[in-house]
Amino acid sequence: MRIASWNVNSIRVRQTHVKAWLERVRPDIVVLQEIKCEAQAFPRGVFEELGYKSEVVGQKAYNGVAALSHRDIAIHHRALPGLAPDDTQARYIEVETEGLTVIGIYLPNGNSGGEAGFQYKIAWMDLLCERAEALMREERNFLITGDFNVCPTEFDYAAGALPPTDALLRPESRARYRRLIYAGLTDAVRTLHPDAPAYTFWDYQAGCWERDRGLRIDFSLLSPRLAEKLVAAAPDRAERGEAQPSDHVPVVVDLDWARPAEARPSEAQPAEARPAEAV
DNA sequence: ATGCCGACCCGAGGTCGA
Repeated sequence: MRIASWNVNSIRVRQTHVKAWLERVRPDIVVLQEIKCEAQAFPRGVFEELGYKSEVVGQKAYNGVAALSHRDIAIHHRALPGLAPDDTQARYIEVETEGLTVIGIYLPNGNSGGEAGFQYKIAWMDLLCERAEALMREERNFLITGDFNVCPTEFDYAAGALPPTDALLRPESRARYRRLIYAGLTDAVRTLHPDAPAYTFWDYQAGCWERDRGLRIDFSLLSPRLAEKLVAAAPDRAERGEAQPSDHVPVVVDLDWARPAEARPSEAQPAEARPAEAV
């Protein structure tokens, strides 16, 4: 089973990129972040043509997340459990498909809005930890994947790519990321690639891509039984070199996990359809 | 030291992102 996450920075601008990428990589499940549109503007038809059903948690202009799957999707949560009911930021989608619980997140950046903006991020992370711990207690097979807006360690960003006081580096942010790991989740990419930076984001500005001044801020965190089935995991760096790219690249995880035969892509896949070594 | 770029809003230039 192949599961992917991608912050596309506007699905309307990026829909041809996503379509071509789906045809090449053929993931079974994809979560998208920063679609930046309301649900009715999401280009569902483009993905239906490729055999993907979609669930969308939309918002005008900002944020917005979605899930695509070959198989039927049951949507369980459209917002992070525990958030204030009047919180309208579209940052969380929790679905069940292919026998798994898949959580797609667009975690608040925390650099805007002053200290209140940062505290919103921290409160959001506390609730995410509580959600993860609840699913662990239920012994569910789940993964949390998406844009976490945290660099967990000094190895996860290029020197000079962020100011030292950035919200992505602050100890409060990192401590809550570690709480997810302590809860029992496995960082799929870092587990398989301990010595590669494996960046997932390069700023549009200042030639960051050309100089490889990137950040690793998009993750796929696996519950214990899924971690045992981990086969491959990597960011798909090639997407950042495309014309008019998103500033993030997809993160792709392969699990040796049973799924219905009719959902399986064709047996003969071209070599470029295996992005797992493209760290 | 600051801005660089790009997307959103809309129809200018401010805001946000990371």
